[in-house]
Amino acid sequence: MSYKQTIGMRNLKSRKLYMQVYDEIRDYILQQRLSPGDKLPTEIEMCATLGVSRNVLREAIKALEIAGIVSSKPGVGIVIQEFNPDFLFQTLFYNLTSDSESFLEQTLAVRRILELGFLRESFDSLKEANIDQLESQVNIMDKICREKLGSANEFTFGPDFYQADACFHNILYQNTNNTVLCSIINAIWYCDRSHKKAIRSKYMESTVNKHRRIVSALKMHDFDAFSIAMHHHFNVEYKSESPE
Amino acid sequence: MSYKQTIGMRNLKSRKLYMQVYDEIRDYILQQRLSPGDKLPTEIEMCATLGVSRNVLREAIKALEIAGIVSSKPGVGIVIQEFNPDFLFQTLFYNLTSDSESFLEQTLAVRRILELGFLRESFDSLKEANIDQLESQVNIMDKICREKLGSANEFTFGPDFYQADACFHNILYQNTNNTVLCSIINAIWYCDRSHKKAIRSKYMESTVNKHRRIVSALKMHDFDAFSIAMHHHFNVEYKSESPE
DNA sequence: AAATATTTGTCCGTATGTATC
DNA sequence: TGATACATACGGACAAATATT
Repeated sequence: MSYKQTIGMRNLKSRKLYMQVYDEIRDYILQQRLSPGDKLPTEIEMCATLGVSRNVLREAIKALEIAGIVSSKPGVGIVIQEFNPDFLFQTLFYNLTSDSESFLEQTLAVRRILELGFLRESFDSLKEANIDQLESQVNIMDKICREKLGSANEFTFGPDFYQADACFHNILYQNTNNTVLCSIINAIWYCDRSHKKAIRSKYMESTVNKHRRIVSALKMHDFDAFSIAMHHHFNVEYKSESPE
Repeated sequence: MSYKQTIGMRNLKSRKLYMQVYDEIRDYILQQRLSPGDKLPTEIEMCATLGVSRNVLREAIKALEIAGIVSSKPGVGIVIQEFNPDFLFQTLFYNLTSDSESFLEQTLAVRRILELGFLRESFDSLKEANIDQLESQVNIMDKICREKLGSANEFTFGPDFYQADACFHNILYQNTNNTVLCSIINAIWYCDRSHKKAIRSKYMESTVNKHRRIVSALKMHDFDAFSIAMHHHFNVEYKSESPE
């Protein structure tokens, strides 16, 4: 059968080829009852069985990979992944994102309730190694802060600073074994990132102090101090002009 | 610069090229404030600006397309789509078919913290009309419950019942003007619903009572009673065997 | 420890279907 | 009708990462 003819046949079906392939592979995973860790056939094999080119197959595979359903590595193959709600919430929030001020307030309010609501779970799950990781993130923030203060600009851009901040809160909750919670918190960080590109350096300094206080409380294994430090962190961030 | 060198440079970043492109295009849509109907540059143009091959770009575009963010047509171009959560829930269901109880527990824990955390905002934002709507949802639940009790089966299927339940909680928070909160709660409801297809009728009865108690508190404009009723709602739901 | 095989990652080129003017 | 612009699909080649012997 010639190239032209096969093209013609496929066009009878309205759904595009790579989408059909996407569906077929997903159904294949269900039918074969593949579990996380199991492998798909190689790209070449699937091309042969499905009768499509490698490019089309890869478009489908990459969509599956970005959706978090599979993961592909050179020399290994394509491996089924454990369910991870990251993609779900990231895409959900992506569609909610607006540039209004209120959106930032909304996300912050949700973050505040979630993080404060899971304080106990966080506290109980943290290990010494995690507390050290938290401290090193604070040190990173501190270093950036000092450098920027030296340059003496009122406004300063801090993607690195925010990354450390995000990492800090990520560590706080990663051991709670609630992937839904972690995904939501991460997704919020992700969509805030595009907005908060510039902050005043004086807020940076106060932010560092707030996080250092959290670490101190954790080092003492004092839940009440931890709770107070976390509330302080969020409440002051709320009313951004209130004095120390 | 040779092919080999560029490859080498790119490998310094761990994230794969097509994923970077996926991220960049998504960020581009946000940054340019593109709305549904607007068009992306052509594939060729984007390849040039991003400095990647057509295959890599297409893998990213196809992932965006399957995710429902864009739609591409020959002779036209790549068009931004209105948000349609179908794909998200489809992948969600796909994952839940095989997944365990733990995910359900996680979602419930998050819902509990969020709803209880925004109690005050809910209470303050509710109007008389909303309270009437809440009551009518409870009446729907009640009616379904009575019908099922008459048929005297221990197990009964209740998609309608759950829809009323979801609607109830939706109404509670819709006036808080926090779309992020509402979206999360709705998304989580979808997760729950796919699992809990069958419930025992005695739980249905107790669920109706819990919701009626919430409405009663709201009718009296008594925040403390509302708070107690809501806590009761979630706590009993937690330990599903505890007596009334 | 080193060579080899396997598999994915990336690039290029070409032909075809489709919508618009 | 024809021309143009665009996405769709195919094939081949080599690089890079991993596993295996």
